[in-house]
Amino acid sequence: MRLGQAVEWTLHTCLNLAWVGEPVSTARLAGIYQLPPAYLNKQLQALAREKILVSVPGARGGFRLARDPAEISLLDVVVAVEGREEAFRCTQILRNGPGGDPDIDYSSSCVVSQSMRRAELAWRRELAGRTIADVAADVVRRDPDVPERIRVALTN
Amino acid sequence: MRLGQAVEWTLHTCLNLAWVGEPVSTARLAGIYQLPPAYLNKQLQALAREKILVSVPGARGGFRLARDPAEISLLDVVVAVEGREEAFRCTQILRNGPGGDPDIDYSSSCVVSQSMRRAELAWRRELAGRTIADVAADVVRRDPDVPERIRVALTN
DNA sequence: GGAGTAGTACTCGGATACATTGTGTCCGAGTTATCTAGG
DNA sequence: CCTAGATAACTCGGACACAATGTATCCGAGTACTACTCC
Repeated sequence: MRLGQAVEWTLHTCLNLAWVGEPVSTARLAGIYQLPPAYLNKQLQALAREKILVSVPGARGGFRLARDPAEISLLDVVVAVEGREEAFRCTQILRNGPGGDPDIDYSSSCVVSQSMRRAELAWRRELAGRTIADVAADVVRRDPDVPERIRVALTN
Repeated sequence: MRLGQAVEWTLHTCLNLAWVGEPVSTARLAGIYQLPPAYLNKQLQALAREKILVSVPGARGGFRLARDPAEISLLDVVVAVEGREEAFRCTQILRNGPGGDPDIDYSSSCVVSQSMRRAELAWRRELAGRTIADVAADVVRRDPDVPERIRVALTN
């Protein structure tokens, strides 16, 4: 099981955007960590489609958070980047097995599927229970100077 | 985030092997659900490497469980097939950011990384807390005839 | 009839191709700011 | 000096390549069983 690099990039980017009110261009956002700008842009587009970011075209445009950081969970970001489908894909192989019934929906009744689903739910719950604002608060608690540093780097 | 098909296949296969004591060939195991035998074999090799299955070469050989089903967690199987590394890969991009310190291990101190790790831990804990024996018990509870059906299909 | 032996069928195991997804880049459409010219 | 218009610079957005991983297959090495031959 693997998550794309984009998850790390977009999470940090959202965190950075939480310190700034105005739109910030992809070039600046990528410049902070020296990431490939075009590729980061591609991922931010996904966040914009999911209404997590707002994209502002034209000069002095860029991206800004679409809503309060407290209303953006880590799960929202992960789902926007990685897609909505579950990690474990039940193909209902039980249908082909002995005693398999083509009319039964094994993706809900199969015990294996249920167990995997439950685990994934625990993962989702953990991510859903933590917001960008929560993470931001932890960052400030550890180093109160971060917001100002980021603000300068993004708006100099 | 995606898990390979092999996870579903190997879990069901382990479950089936729980009803049988003697080694069963890949061909029979694959035949139950009409899976590609050679590919299933490849995955079962991975389980054998992790000491979850024992492979018996030669005629009348095959695979059997290496230990009691109660001692095989779902996590064991998933890890054997998908690998041991975590889904979220922290590349420590904070090192490149403003105020980044090359001497700090951000994979442990970065708040984003911590949050993702915690979620993954919840997922792992859920899988580790459920064994093949647990699942098998649920199956029998739902349909007591399954063990016999599988046994016949695998040893006819 | 029994034992030894050669042969055969069956098994895993790894090396080898193909398909799908993740990663990275480029150029065009659209918008805003700026500069210029006219009133 | 103020206003309107044209120009130019900057931004997102999607279409386009490349790399890595997942998926699938094939054939060889080794083992157990079987049948045959010889004593």
